[in-house]
Amino acid sequence: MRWQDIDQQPCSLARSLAIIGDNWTLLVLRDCFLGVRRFDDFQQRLGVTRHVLSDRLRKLAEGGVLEKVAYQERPLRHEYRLTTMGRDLYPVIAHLAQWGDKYLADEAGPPLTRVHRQCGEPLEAKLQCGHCGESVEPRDIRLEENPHWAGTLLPTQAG
Amino acid sequence: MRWQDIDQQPCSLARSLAIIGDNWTLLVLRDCFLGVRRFDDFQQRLGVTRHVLSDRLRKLAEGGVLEKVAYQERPLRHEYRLTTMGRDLYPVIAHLAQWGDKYLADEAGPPLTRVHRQCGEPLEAKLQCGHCGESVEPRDIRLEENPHWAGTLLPTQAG
DNA sequence: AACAGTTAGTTCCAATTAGGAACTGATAGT
DNA sequence: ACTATCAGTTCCTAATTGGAACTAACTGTT
Repeated sequence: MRWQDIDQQPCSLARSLAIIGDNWTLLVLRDCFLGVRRFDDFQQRLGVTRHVLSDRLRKLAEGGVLEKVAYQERPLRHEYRLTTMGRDLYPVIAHLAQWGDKYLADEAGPPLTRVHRQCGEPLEAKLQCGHCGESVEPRDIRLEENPHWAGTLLPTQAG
Repeated sequence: MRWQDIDQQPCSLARSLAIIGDNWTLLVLRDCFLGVRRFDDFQQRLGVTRHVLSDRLRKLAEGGVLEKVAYQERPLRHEYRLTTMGRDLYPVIAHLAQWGDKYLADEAGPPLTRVHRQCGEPLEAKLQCGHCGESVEPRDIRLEENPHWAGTLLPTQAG
């Protein structure tokens, strides 16, 4: 199976990764959340080559994560803005950044701290169940298979 | 800049992605959370080529996300198990899967539902501040720069 | 003893993708 | 006329991927 066909899988994670799972793409989104919107700004901040950046921005726009908005005519130029769909990826980025803070920082400590405005403390990101409001660990989750794919998704002999 | 040098950046997200940001790696971890541990099981479930799988498992083990544990001698064979560091990635996977459920499912609906055992309802994953317990949106976060990299990380003219 | 089966890889080659640098096109400012 | 801005595109080489076959170290079966 080719990576570019991964969106054919009946798996929400695989389909998500078909849009945002390529190299560089999550770093593009990081910069989007920092307010970066223009091609050259992404390129200079990331150091990614221009045609890879061009490809990633196109995929993100086609996938609905970013929208291409004209910010001037003559010459026509566009910038890239997060859509609601894109902003919904914030928890993914926050948890990944926190995971790096925890396990991969050097002596000088994490480069950025995310402060929760409402409580004034550094964010300790947790996974919360929106229904009951409690924090959730992996063991707290039970998987239910959609009957349509019954028996094809979960491993048979493991748990 | 080459993608393989991305772990040199003073950015926790970039360093996280250096370990888990390659194509296929998050799908390997998805299967780890489903209880898959052996090379051939990963290979058959994912459809990834064997040498790419070999490379990804090696990087995950070197990065501390998985540990290679012998499950038999003669011939010596190993399986791959999530470490605590690896289990800490669960929120990332849960949010990515939920994002796919929300935006990328087809007519038959999401293939799997994650049920929160404690409350019995399908998980509505949210980003929670562990300090105050409230749900967090992107706008609730203020970034503070580590003085050690002052002025080099955040964009100058955006927000 | 010979043979197939299991399992975690490695090796080989063609095809795709990435990295680096230069180039294009439309326009504004000097 | 010349330089600068800015979002790309084009070109070439180098690295990575996809696919298939192969290896090594056994176990179990005829």
